[in-house]
This record gives sequence, structure tokens and C-alpha cells, in this order.
Amino acid sequence: MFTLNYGDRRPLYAQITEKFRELILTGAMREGDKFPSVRELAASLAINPNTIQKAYKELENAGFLLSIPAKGSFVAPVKRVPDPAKIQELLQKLRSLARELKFAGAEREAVLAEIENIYKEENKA
Amino acid sequence: MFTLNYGDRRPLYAQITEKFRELILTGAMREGDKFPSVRELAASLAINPNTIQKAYKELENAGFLLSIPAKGSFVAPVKRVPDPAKIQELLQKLRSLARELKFAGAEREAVLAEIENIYKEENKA
Amino acid sequence: MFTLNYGDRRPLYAQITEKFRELILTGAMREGDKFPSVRELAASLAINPNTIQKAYKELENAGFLLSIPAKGSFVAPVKRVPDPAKIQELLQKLRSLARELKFAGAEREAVLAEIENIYKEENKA
Amino acid sequence: MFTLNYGDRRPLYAQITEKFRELILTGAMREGDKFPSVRELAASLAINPNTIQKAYKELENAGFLLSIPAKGSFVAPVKRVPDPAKIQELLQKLRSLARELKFAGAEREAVLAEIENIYKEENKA
DNA sequence: GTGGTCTAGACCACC
DNA sequence: GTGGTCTAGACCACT
Repeated sequence: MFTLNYGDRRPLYAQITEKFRELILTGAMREGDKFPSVRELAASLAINPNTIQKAYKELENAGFLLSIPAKGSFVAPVKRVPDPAKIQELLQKLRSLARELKFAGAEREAVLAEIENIYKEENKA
Repeated sequence: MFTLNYGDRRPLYAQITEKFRELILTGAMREGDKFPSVRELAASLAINPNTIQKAYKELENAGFLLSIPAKGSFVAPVKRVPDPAKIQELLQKLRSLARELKFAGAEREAVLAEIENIYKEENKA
Repeated sequence: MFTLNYGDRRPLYAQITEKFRELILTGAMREGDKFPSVRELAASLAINPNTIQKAYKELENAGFLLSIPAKGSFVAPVKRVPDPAKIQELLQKLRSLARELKFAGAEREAVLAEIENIYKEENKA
Repeated sequence: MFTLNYGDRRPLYAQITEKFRELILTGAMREGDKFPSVRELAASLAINPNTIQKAYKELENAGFLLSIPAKGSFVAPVKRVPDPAKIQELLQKLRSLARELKFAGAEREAVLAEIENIYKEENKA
């Protein structure tokens, strides 16, 4: 399904959380889709099931995952609420990132194109 | 000079490293400028000098700082080599961030404008 | 595993860094091999764990070590990129060293033979 | 005459010592040649005369410099005594350096050529 | 006074 | 048990 990056500083569960977040945000997983079972995913990533459990718990808290006992875990209905405070925080990160890109030698046009692409993505059926 | 955020999950030395990185990338500090001395900054931030030392060492490894024992620490001459691998890594982060922004409800134009602004910044005298 | 030289003017952590660097460059340690744990090596060398930490951090920055919290430290996948600037720097050192050897009375053939030997070394399985 | 490298980890006096050592070993300075005066060199390098003093003292101890009060400092007669122990030590360094060169991607032939060049150098009148 | 090294010891998150 | 962070405090070499 995806692979873990051990070079990444972040804990494994955080990486897993983020991967699913992305799958949902990009529309690859949609409302009602089933998450892989904890044991299944643990086996496939060759890590401890506890770690998956923790990731799923986080996703549930963040409102992306809906756990139905004896059934499994499913993608929760997305509720897209504009959040100005969050936007400001993200824009701050964006500025840092843009400066890093500029420093690393990335072309202005290439960077802008990436943004355009994201906004062109359809993530609803 | 700046303040530490103890709520932040990142280590103190990483916060310090990042602050100086930004000061340099934004052009607020330039080649040859003197960093505060290890002890001075430690006192001003009310933390242990070793922590500053660690931050400075990281900056030095990253090529932003040149430390001269018995003299002080200075902004190193920048050698800006386009680094395709680094750019790809950063673009990956950019895509994630852009999706988050889109999800949080940020306007496409606002996001693009931020990028434009960064690329308009002058970091030369 | 190896011993420290307290007479040496270089810091302990630098000696440790260098030892591992050599083990890797000579092929004695290979990609994926496990480094001794921080505490273990500290005990075995009778020094403070922090010093080992520092050495490992340097190796990690240099791309030789990959440390995975709660797992251990491993020889990182080697990415061998020819680096002209580095080569020039090393050749400069080589010239100095060769002059010293000549001055000390080393035979030209003996010196050349050492180089040949290194280039004959296999560091692949 | 030469320039100091503040990026170099070694103390300034050690760099100065080494520079003169090289000038003598390469034959650029020969027996009886006069060293620049302490104050003169200090001014030209923009550093403290004490630092030059220390460097000269080291050169004197190593037998490269002969200080004649009220006259100045001169290149001492070189006494080239083959020193097997020293040679072994240097060869050890040579091996490390050769491995680094190999790793950095230097060609075997280029490395050998450097050695040949040194041995072709004339350093006596 | 400057950067740098090292120790001892505590504490944390992760697996 | 693993790596990682931080403190407190000592000591060193260099300028």
C-alpha cells in the first residue's frame, strides 16, 4: 500500500497517519472506503500492530477515520470547514518552504505550477 | 533576539537552527555577520550553552555558519549549488502543504501570491 | 571493538567517527550492518554515552549512518556521488603527505604500491 | 606570502607552521633563506604576533628554523635522516587518504600521477 | 572571552 | 532497550 521511510525523523505512527491523510485529501480514498485491518497492515509493513493502532487512533481523533466495532475502520465523511487560524499557520510554513525552494535553486514557475496542479485536482466523486 | 516555544515538539536546538536559517535565507543576516556568542545567546534564552553549541554545530554542518574558536561564529559564505534531489524532496513537501491549504479552505490566488512574494524578495544588498 | 588513544590530540568522538568511517570504506562494515548501541559502545570504551551519541550524529550527517530510534543504528545505503571539490581538497592533502614521505625517506615505489593496493581492494560482497 | 584558512579546524599557528614546512619541503625556501620578521608577518596576516611567535618556535623545535638573535630567523640546514617509524605512520595516513579519494571518485591514475609528480620535484639547488 | 569537549545524570518518546 | 534531548558544571586551547 505504501512504504515507511526510516530516514524520516518522525515516529512511524505519524508517518502512517500522514499517508492516510494524504490518500484521503487527494481523493484516493473516499468516504466509506475501508481501511486495511490493523493486523494486516502491520504484517505488510513488518512493524508492530500497536504502532498501527496508534496511527488509527490519531486518524479517528482527527475525524478522518470512523471505527465500527466488529466491522472495521472506514473513511469518515469529510467536513470541510474553512479554518482561518489553520490557514495562517500553513501559510507561514509555506513561506519557509518557498524560501528553501528558492535557495535550493527551484524555478519560480515550477513551484507555482505545483500549486496550480493541486488546486486542479478533483477530490470528490 | 527571538523566543523559544516550549510547547513545540521539536527540540530546542532545532528551533534555534531554524530561526537562524530563516534569518539567513531572508537576507536578515548576511555573509560575515556575527552570531551571538554561545554563552551570550544561552543566557538570553535562559538555556544551557551546550544546547546553543549543538544548534551552531548543525548550522555549521549545513554550511550556514563558520565558527572560529576564540573569535566567534559568523555567517558563512553562501555557496548556492542547485540540488535537484533536494528540490524534489521540497516539492513533495510543497504538494502536501498545498493540499492541506486547499482542505483548510485557502484560496488558490492567496497561495500563489505568497510564492510570488517570496520570489520577489531581494536578499542582496 | 577498538581502542581510544588518549594521547591523540583529536577529540574522542572524532576518533570514533574515523574508526567507523574506515570500517565502512574498507568494506568491513556494509550497508545495513548494525552499529553497537550507544550505551553498549560507551560501556565498552569506558566513556560517556553522550560522546558516542556525538560521534554517531556526525556519521549520520556525513551519510554513513542511519539511526532509527528504538531500533538501533545501521550502516546507511551508500550514495557515491563523485565530488570534484572534495577530490581537489584530498589531492592537496595527498601532495603534502607525499612530500612528507619523500622527506622521511620513503621509496617512490613503496608509496605507489600502497595506492595500487587500495585501488585493488574490493568492497563489494 | 600565503593566506590563512579560518574554516580549517587547526589552530592558526599550526597552519603557519605547516605552510613554512611545505615551502621548505618543496624547495621554495632553502637553507639560509630568511623568514619574514614576526611583526611583519603578523601585520600581513592581520593576526596577533604571539601566534607567529608560537609557529616559529614550533619550526625551530622541528629543526626547520634557526633563530639568530639580532639577525632574524633562517631556514636551517636540512638533515634528511630516513626514519622508518615515521614512514610507517605516514603510510598509514596515506592508506586512509587513498580510501577517501577512491570513495570520492578520484581516478587511480590521477592519484598515482600526483605521487609521481612529487617525486620528480627537485628540492635542492 | 571564544568555541569546543567531556562527564554525570536525568528524562522522554518510541517500539 | 533504543536513540535523543537537555542541564549543570568542569576544563581546555586559542587569541
